[in-house]
Amino acid sequence: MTAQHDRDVATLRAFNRTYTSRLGLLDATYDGSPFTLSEARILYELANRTSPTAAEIARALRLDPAQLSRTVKRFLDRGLVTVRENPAHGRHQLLSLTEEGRAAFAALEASTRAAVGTLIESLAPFQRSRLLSAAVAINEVFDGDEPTVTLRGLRPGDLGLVTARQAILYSSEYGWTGDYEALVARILADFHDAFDPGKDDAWIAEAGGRMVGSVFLVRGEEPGVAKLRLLYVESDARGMGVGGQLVAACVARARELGYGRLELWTVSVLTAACRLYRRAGFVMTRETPNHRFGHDLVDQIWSLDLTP
Amino acid sequence: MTAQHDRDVATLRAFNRTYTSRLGLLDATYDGSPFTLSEARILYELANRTSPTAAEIARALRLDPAQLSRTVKRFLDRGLVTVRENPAHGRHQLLSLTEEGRAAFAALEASTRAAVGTLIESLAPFQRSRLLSAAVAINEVFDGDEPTVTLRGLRPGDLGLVTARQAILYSSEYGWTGDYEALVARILADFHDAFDPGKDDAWIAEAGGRMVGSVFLVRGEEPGVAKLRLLYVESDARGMGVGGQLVAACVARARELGYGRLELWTVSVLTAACRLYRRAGFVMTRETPNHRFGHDLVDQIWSLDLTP
DNA sequence: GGATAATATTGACTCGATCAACATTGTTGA
DNA sequence: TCAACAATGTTGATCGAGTCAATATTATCC
Repeated sequence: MTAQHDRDVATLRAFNRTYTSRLGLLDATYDGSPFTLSEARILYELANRTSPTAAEIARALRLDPAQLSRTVKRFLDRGLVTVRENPAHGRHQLLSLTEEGRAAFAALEASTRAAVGTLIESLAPFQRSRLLSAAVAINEVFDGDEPTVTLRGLRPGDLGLVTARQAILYSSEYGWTGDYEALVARILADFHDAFDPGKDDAWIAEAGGRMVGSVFLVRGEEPGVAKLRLLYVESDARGMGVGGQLVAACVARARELGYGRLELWTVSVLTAACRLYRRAGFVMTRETPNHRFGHDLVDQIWSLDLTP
Repeated sequence: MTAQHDRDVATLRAFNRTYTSRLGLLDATYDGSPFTLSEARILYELANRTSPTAAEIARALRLDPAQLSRTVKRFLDRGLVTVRENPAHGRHQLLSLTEEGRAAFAALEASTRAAVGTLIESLAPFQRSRLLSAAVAINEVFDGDEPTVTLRGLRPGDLGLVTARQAILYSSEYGWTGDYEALVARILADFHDAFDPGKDDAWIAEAGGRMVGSVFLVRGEEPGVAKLRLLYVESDARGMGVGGQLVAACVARARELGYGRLELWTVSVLTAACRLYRRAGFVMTRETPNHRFGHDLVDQIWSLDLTP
């Protein structure tokens, strides 16, 4: 815990140092620009808002009103902005770019884009895709909304990814052997090959562009009985309601497809999953000790009556 | 291409703006710090180098020598550093922290770490892990060495991840259906269940902490004949020699295990792979048209004689 | 031994960052 | 309605950041 925390802090600080020395100058201060970084940021806000007040921009950029006042004055002297009073609010001064201001902004944008483009193209494809997906992630962490969980159907790669994530999860948390991974792979291959849209279904839970959970609805051997299989939730996505949403989707669809009962197999150590099943109305119907995946486990069968 | 490029530029610029306004102040400028960000960076370099010269630090931080000279003078006034001449080089002035300087640095480090720690702990686990892996990626892109390709054996999750990556690769590049994914899942489940360390093997190629390719060595039906299976290389890792290394490892191991011949199945559209096989000495022995994965393909069998 | 390069300092100037003081305008509540 | 309060905006003051030019000193390369 604390060792991991220290490593995380060191990682983030190293990132910060790298960024400060190599990328901080990236935005908008190409050589020969008539604008400083701060001026460029203010210009950006002026161009991307409709008649903002100075205070509005100061809040957005976390700048001192004093500094902004002086920068705006310089922009006025350079003929880049105009100021007019808000008729509805005499104290507010509405700022807007002049024609010259818009032209200067367009020139700045063009050369900034070119500079960033040059940087991107100087990277090998491998490094480029790493940088870009990292940039997206950081943007969403700090600038995005709360990550919302969405459910979707299967896409290419999902069978494998579900296999991989479950194998990693249960191997690291419970020490299960590779037998489990092979079992999941086979279950999913069978699921695909025998797929019947009138009887089977699957859901992938996503948050922040990443898979964070899954569940599969599969017809059972007996008619009228479906199975809920391979429910899992990423450990860092717990507490976001992922499991509940997945179980609910699966139960609703089973009912919709006319099944009379929904069954599932699990093992007793997966206590979080058991809680979910109980909350969804499942009842444990059978328990049998078993040796699987390198451990002594207690298999459990849970069942949910779907008849009205 | 250009649309993608424009999106990439926009992504990176958005990241830069986010960073400037939310994270830029993160390192070392907690409220009440006796050091500015620039001073803190210089102090860091002073503490982490042995008797540096001012010029050395200026180069590392890309600072103006003039600015550094004045900062060092302030540090001298505050009793944080001492200067002594380099006996071997009269023009060089060796800088080092005094006891007070080291104490000030330690205090600064402690509060910076605490500030970063607070930031990290304010994030939900999901966001935290996203941020940290993104930070690692960006560090390695800009600060790391050239990403080197390493081969390793199988770990939990690899069977699934190989399935997923191949499915995504061939579905996006050639439009293959999910049948291919199910086939790979089944092949890998079989591989695991029938694994014999004296006859089978597998390699995962990694670069930058990510899987970038794989290959499997599997015993064939006839004795003395092995199969090379499921070779793939990530599209953004091409040109790094991944495929060549994987094929070489597989061929060498097949020879080591006493196989007399190595065979492989592929399809003609995978031209990059075919080039690799030809370069490794494989010869195409049979070609048969076939309809698989939603497309008309030409199956190919390639063979490599391993007898001396 | 003289040209050249690297190191370090100083002057000059502008902008960034912050704090305090203050004027102006709109809103709130007794 | 009027005083208290909050928000907006400006100005002064001060220090550091960043940049450029000029200069002194020392080592190194032909």
